[in-house]
Amino acid sequence: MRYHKIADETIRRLPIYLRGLLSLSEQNQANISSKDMADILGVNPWQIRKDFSYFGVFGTAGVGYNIKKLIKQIKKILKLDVVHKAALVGAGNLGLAILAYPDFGIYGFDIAAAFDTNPKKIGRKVKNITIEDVSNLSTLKKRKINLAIIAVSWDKAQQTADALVKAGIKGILNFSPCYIRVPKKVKVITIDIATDLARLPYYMPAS
Amino acid sequence: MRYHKIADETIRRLPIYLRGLLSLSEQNQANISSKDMADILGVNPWQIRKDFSYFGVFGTAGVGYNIKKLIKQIKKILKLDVVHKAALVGAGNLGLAILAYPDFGIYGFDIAAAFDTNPKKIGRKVKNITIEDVSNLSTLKKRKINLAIIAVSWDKAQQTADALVKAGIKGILNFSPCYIRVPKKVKVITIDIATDLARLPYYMPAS
DNA sequence: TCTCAATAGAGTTCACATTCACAAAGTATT
DNA sequence: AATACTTTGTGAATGTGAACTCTATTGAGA
Ligand SMILES: NC(=O)c1ccc[n+]([C@@H]2O[C@H](COP(=O)([O-])OP(=O)(O)OC[C@H]3O[C@@H](n4cnc5c(N)ncnc54)[C@H](O)[C@@H]3O)[C@@H](O)[C@H]2O)c1
Ligand SMILES: NC(=O)c1ccc[n+]([C@@H]2O[C@H](COP(=O)([O-])OP(=O)(O)OC[C@H]3O[C@@H](n4cnc5c(N)ncnc54)[C@H](O)[C@@H]3O)[C@@H](O)[C@H]2O)c1
Repeated sequence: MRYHKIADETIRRLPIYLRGLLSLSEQNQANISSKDMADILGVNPWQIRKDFSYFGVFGTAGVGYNIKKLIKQIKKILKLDVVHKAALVGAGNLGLAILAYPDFGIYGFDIAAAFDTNPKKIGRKVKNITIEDVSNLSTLKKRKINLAIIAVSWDKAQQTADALVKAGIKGILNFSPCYIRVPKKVKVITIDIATDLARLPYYMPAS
Repeated sequence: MRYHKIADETIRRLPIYLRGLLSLSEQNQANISSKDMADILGVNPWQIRKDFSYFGVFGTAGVGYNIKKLIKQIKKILKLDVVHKAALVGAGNLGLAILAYPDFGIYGFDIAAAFDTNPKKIGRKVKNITIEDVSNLSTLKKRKINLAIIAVSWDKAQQTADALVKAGIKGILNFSPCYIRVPKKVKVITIDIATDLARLPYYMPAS
């Protein structure tokens, strides 16, 4: 039996739909059909309709979906209708790139703190964020930060996760190429860039 | 009907298995059981056995799998048994982080060229790679580079992909939050960091 | 040599996801 | 008002993958 009523694969697609809808909304478009949306995002129209039907969005036959209404619904389902403060751990090459990225805000994220162990990094200020020593991780709960991004060297990933869990973090985006052990109530999503790259040659025609 | 005989989900897991096996191999371990491997990588033992059975790897009952043999087989299936030269397009925050990453080599990748449009970046040297002007993309075919990483600003992603296809690129790892249109024979894998982050709150218990 | 524990590999079942087709419901046109 | 057209929403069919079971095989130790 599934705990969440909406299929995981649908949840995976919702942020993609949301991204497209936000862009259309900026262009002051009011409605869109599943077909047009499919063209823009590179998915099937019936997949879009099926996904929406799971959570009872009602479009209008002959017209399509109201973009603003749809954005609101998807944000609500994904719990993106409130701002989420996030912490970055590991201000190395990848970590600093993430810290510099301005567009997490469209989904309602605010990277509000950054941590490292390297004394050369600690105290540096990036985009109004002062990099702190990892010993400060324990202050996260007080600061109402319950989401973290791990970008430390792989051999420190597990211990970082342990510290984050202790600090009350509920969700982790992990960039290290490691399986991270956490209590069941904590959700980890891992992005392993190298393994994704490693899938590519399999699908490439022989040169 | 599927074109490739091995399931996509299996292919997705193979690089993860490979990563674990390479690490064990360095520690001079000879054999490993599906159970122990499952513990290390955080997957099910029967999933591992089923995946291996698809391509006829034969382990030894009572002993497990021979690590060196298994590495060789997985590399062959993923076509990682030869070195793949890759090009990076977009030497910004993310691009430079990728260029600096030393561990793509374990899968047999060699980032052999980098491109940008910004005159301030062009000519800069990073890890023996001199950043070139994008007009040089046309030289990729001659240089036997058939794999590229897109890390340009999102609004330039499609035109970059078009240029890459024209230059004979067969596989693209795309970091821009965009659907990229390419001919069928070209494979695109997109890593959209923000949409992955956006899935996290849905799975987090209410704080 | 026999027995037992460990473990692979194949088969089965179940759960989930995608695709398709079409009726129902709306809009636009005449 | 009637007709033609567009687009949604969903039930059914199909496809895919995960979970689990069972049996055969192997290695090691009595
Ligand atoms: N850069 C890439 O393209 C890339 C690709 C694939 C995977 N990764 C993974 O992402 C992670 C980060 O990569 P990177 O390239 O930024 O590495 P990096 O070495 O540039 O940065 C790591 C940073 O983490 C800090 N750090 C180390 N231990 C720490 C600890 N215990 N607590 C807090 N900070 C700590 C270091 O001081 C450093 O600043 C690594 O796990 C790497 O394997 C990176
Ligand atoms: N940095 C992140 O954490 C992050 C997160 C999610 C998505 N992304 C995506 O990754 C991509 C790169 O992000 P970034 O943070 O490195 O951006 P960035 O602005 O730091 O870098 C973009 C680089 O691309 C170069 N460029 C622009 N147009 C080009 C062209 N036509 N050809 C070649 N080079 C060109 C620019 O000169 C710049 O150096 C973007 O599409 C972004 O949306 C980044």
